Amino acid sequence: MKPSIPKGTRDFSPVEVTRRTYIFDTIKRVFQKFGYQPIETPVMENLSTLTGKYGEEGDQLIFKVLNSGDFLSKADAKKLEDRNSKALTFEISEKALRYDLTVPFARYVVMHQNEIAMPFKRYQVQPVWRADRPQKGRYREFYQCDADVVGSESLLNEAEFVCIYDEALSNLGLNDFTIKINNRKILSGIAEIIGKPELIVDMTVAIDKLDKIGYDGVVKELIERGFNEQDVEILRPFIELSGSNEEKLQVLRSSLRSTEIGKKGIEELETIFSYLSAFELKKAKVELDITLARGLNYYTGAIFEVKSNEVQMGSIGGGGRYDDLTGMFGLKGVTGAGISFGADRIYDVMLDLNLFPESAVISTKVLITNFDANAEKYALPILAKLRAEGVNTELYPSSSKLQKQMKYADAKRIPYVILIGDEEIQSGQLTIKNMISGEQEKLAIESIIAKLA
RNA sequence: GUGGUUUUAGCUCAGUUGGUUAGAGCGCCUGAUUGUGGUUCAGGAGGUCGUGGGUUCGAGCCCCAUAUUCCACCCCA
Repeated sequence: MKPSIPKGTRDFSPVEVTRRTYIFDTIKRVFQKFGYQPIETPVMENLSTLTGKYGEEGDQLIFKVLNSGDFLSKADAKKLEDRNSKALTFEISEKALRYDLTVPFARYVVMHQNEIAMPFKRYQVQPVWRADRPQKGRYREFYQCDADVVGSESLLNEAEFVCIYDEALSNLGLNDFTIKINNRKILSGIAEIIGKPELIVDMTVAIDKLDKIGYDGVVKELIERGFNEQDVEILRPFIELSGSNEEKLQVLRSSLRSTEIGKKGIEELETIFSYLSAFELKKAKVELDITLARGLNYYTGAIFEVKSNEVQMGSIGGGGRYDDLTGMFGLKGVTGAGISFGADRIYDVMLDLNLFPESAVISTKVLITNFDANAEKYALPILAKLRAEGVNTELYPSSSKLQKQMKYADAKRIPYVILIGDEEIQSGQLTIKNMISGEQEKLAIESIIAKLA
């Protein structure tokens, strides 16, 4: 049979794993610097834990795991007879692959509430799965790098998220990216002013597309979603909001002064910006964007999204505050806020921009050639010595033709080759070749160690 | 889930209105060079043309189904 892998999944070869590890490590280091601690959760959750958390569309994108054993005989005969897949799902599947890291984290917090100290700051870097149709930058298996804090209302957390994005992405070499920030309460305030608070989701979905379909497109969609011409006129200044963050806030302050929730949202944003003024950002641009509405419906306060300005790509990160995430698991009144990095998309962006350091792909530093059984025996203690000094070293495992061994070193981009033949064994002076310059010299093992370690 | 697109050697791709034995570049292997890779030269191997059906005297090319790639929606990292 011809081997293949499921749609939307990928193999990662050594170079890619090295690069991905570099991304993960860079992000993790920043999380740790801000006081976040790692946890891990199972790849599978109970299906009931996940359903209903991501909306109806989200539920469809959850990969369900078939029950073990003779699951069909235990299933409801009527539902089976009706061939009703939706109704049958819960009869034959009680586990599912995790869809994101936030809901499993909420579950974790509730289950471990007695062991964790609030505020609890955790980070988590693990794969998630979505039964989506793959495209560029969209996979069915991909990694999320999440940092969330629960049990702290302080907007300092939000400000620090901006710093985390800035530091991590700057460290990865991105030069031009924008952290967009908005507040769900402002969107609620706008919906309130229009007098259609129940249509807030339709409103946000429509204005979120401003970038893509333009103002006229947004208006068309708003009308389709139940707004009239008057509503659109009220909305217009919000959608066309421009200028600096301070200028935008000023406009919002006056137009939202009649709504309590809107005012609260502005206040929160002001606090975040005020915190941010105490920090110096490296490369990030921070932009108040009223059209930013993406993300899950459970956001209640700040909303974040990060986009690269150098490469055409979907968002490379997102997050926000959710006031009652653990409520659905029975723990009320615990507020949370978090952000996520899309490592796979960051990888694609960095590849496009050629940002991976060359050193990230070197694995072996020196190869010892294998002339014959005698030379191999002579090389073993040298091999051990180099490794003891922390030098990544390998001995070619068989006495193949030297040409083959050199080719191997070249293909693996090993920068040094040590040649040991009868001559070297007699003199104790080993030949070391620099594969980049092509130069070679004879050195005692101590000098070689000094050179490589 | 809707609409379109891609698939030919290990990789990137040619392949004419359906017509003899399906090609190129790169890579790989062997030798020139039994102690030297990356350069050069000579030679060589490698293909059920994504898969399964169908039309035809004849299919890489036409038709149907299916998988896969990428793209636009929907939604999202």
